[in-house]
Amino acid sequence: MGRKIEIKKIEDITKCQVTFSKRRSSLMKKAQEISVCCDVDVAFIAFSPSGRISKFCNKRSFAAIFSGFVALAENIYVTCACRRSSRSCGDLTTLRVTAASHTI
Amino acid sequence: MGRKIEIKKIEDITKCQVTFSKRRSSLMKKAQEISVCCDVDVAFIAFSPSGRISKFCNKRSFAAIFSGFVALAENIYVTCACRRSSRSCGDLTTLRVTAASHTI
DNA sequence: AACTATTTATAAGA
DNA sequence: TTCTTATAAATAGTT
Repeated sequence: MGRKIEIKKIEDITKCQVTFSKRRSSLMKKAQEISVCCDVDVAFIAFSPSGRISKFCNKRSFAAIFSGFVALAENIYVTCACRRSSRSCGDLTTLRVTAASHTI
Repeated sequence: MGRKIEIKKIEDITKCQVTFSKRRSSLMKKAQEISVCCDVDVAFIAFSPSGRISKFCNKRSFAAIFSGFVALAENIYVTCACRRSSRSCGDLTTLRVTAASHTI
């Protein structure tokens, strides 16, 4: 895609942000496509260094998907997700979190 | 990519499995690339209908990444992850889970 | 935000 | 299932 690059940390801040934005969009799209084509539940999350969170999930709630691993956390997550976003799961959402919100 | 297809559920089982396998590989690769290029923590998880889980995460443990949302679940997850995989986080891993393991 | 040259992803088919 | 290939999508650099 485009000019070939070595996969390593992009030091230029602006270039890094542009790349993140472009690649994140594609990743979200691919996540949605595989979830539809293959009828699978998918969740994706990225924490940027600036404290921004990007996440995607389809059908089941984010919490429900991860409850396969962390059953006891489901209610905690649902609560905290609802506080921060009015958008329903299945959309692509981007939320900003603060340091405090990491300590629920 | 290849012949253009409509993004909808692939009913043919074999074709669906092949597509899942191919697309999963690409998604994992892209997740790894964005994590390196943009220095972000990324996690990806897919639950197939057959009960197979595919996950990817870089650097921080899967549990640590989600602890941004579900702080209390971290220890629970770590414990349960260790029971199921000897591979360290940062690798691409595929684990099989049973119905029972969903209820921790 | 768009454009575009180029690379990567991938649907079919072998 | 693994490979090949024709074609579509993603994207790095540019404007």
